[in-house]
Amino acid sequence: MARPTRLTRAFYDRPTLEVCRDCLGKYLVYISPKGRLAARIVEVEGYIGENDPACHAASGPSKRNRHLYDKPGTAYLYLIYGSYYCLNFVTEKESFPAAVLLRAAEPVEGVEIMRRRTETVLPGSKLLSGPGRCCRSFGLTLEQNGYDMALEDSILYLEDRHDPKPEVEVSPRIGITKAADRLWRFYDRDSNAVSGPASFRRSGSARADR
DNA sequence: TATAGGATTGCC
DNA sequence: GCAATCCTATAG
Repeated sequence: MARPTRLTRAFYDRPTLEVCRDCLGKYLVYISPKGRLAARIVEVEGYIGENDPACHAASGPSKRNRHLYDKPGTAYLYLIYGSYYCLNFVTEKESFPAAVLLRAAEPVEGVEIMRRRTETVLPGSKLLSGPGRCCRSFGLTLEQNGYDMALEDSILYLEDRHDPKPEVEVSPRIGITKAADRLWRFYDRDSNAVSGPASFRRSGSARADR
């Protein structure tokens, strides 16, 4: 079996929707102060450029979104609703503001560390179900904002463990009001760690397809 | 300086 | 179903 390989800058330096699809089934690894954490990514969304009304760069550069304009492979984090952080992987060429939002993953290594960071009682499989939970369980904050994930010795990076490609489903992005028609959310059909109510998922939905 | 609102979560 | 919570962007 081939050993895991770190994803290099070339992985992020591509059209964002391609990166989105390819992120599914890859692993987020963080050599944290409390120990090594790893998780299999099962849900992401794309936010692409100043013409995407839902992208933080829709009104041009600002203090908050500045790292969206950094080189591909940069981590972009921000605070949402005064309570939670969200992690993005910056994509495409430098100065073009686009990123992949991490929405859900399956805990693989360091599950007890993740659990200790979480106040509410959650099933282990749901510790990373939601963008806020991903950052909380991993202990990621604005401290990691602007971090370069594509260096040889990065302590926060994506890894390919050469798993089989997951079955990918597509849907509108969650929680936004603008550009809600774009199908820029991607998730692993077979994972029970995908965020949101079951009605967001095609399979397992009690409602008939519209 | 004032204010509206958000790529969420968890409790009611 | 909705409040919590606080930073950011925008308006005055």
